[in-house]
Amino acid sequence: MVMENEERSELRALIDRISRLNAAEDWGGGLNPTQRAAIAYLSRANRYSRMPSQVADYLSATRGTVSQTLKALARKGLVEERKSQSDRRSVSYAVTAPGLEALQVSTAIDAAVAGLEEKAAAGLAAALKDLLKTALKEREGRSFGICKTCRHHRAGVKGASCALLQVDLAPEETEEVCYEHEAVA
Amino acid sequence: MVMENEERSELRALIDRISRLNAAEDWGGGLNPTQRAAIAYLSRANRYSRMPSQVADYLSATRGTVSQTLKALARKGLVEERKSQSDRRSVSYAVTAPGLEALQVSTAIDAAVAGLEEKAAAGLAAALKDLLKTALKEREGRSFGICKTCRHHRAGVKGASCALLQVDLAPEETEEVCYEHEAVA
DNA sequence: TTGCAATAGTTTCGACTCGCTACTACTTTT
DNA sequence: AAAAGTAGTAGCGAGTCGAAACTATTGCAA
Repeated sequence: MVMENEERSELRALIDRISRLNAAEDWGGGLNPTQRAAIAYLSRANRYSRMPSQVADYLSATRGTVSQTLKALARKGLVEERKSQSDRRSVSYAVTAPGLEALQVSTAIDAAVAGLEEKAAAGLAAALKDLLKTALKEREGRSFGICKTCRHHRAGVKGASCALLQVDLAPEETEEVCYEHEAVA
Repeated sequence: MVMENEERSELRALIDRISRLNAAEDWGGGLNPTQRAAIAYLSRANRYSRMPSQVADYLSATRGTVSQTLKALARKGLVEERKSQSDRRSVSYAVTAPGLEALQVSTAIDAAVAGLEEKAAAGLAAALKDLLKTALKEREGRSFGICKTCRHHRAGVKGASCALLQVDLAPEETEEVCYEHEAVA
């Protein structure tokens, strides 16, 4: 264990406070932070990554909790339930048009992010990504990266494909977030 | 409004996810994230900054919510209520020994922070501080800085004092967080 | 092929957060 | 001394949260 110092304890407090601020934002339309985070994830995830247990992994919550959250969102018409053909236990959720609409609300943090210098934003993103990666490793959580940056991604002349799921991918799909994502070795 | 780009939307997602992760940590002792954040704040705040409404400001929550949270913590014996002499409406909360104990629990994010390079930690802290400042300005929130970095702080031969509250300060008090903090012009 | 373990999702429970509104008890202003 | 402002609290309804129990389905192995 590395020695605690002033810099680090302040960093810890900053993370806490930004988390609080983020959670306290007014997301509009009666949405709460969890619901907003769930919709945001679904809107970025590819079609293999929109099941309740995957949302649960992403949000670091239990399946039970996420089940309720998604049902609440479905009641409000912001997401839509889709039963799987191949596995009859399995369900997927897709964001509806009103759901995407709700995602457009801009908060104080959005404004602050938008106000950053290009370079500062990139640096901060890199640092946070690194921090998140380490923390997730600690918890044995998944990284949920972008498809085309994954070690299972294959780019060919006839289009891209995934070597793990053994499926072809549309160009736009390679930009989406995937549950199975693994960084290149 | 600055044009949305890939870098920024990813940064936004990272902030969301780290917030989620932070909120999902196991804080031990039946503590939840809000309760832990409240104790953490109280343990860092000076004696003029431990009233419910100030905690509410810091946590970006309403007085009602914080009132309940502090009462829940008092029931568990982690904080202690102290009525003010001068203003009989006013109450302050102090962290107890068991409360400080509960603060020692280390989470995955703590571990990740501890694992950062000295320089990376400092850089990240600076970037987050800047982001937080901008976001708070947007919300008209307070910055809650360290006493001795405040424009009302006065250092003299007979010890430090606060020009705003018109009180003398013990050396250790100048290291604490203050509600009235304002950055030097 | 049956037989059971693993998996996907849901339900219920109790404790709690959260904003809101209404309220009490003080203090300050006029 | 009345009115306006401030500090804190109670109660409400919706929702989160983890834990545990439960259903339905799938997959594997004897």
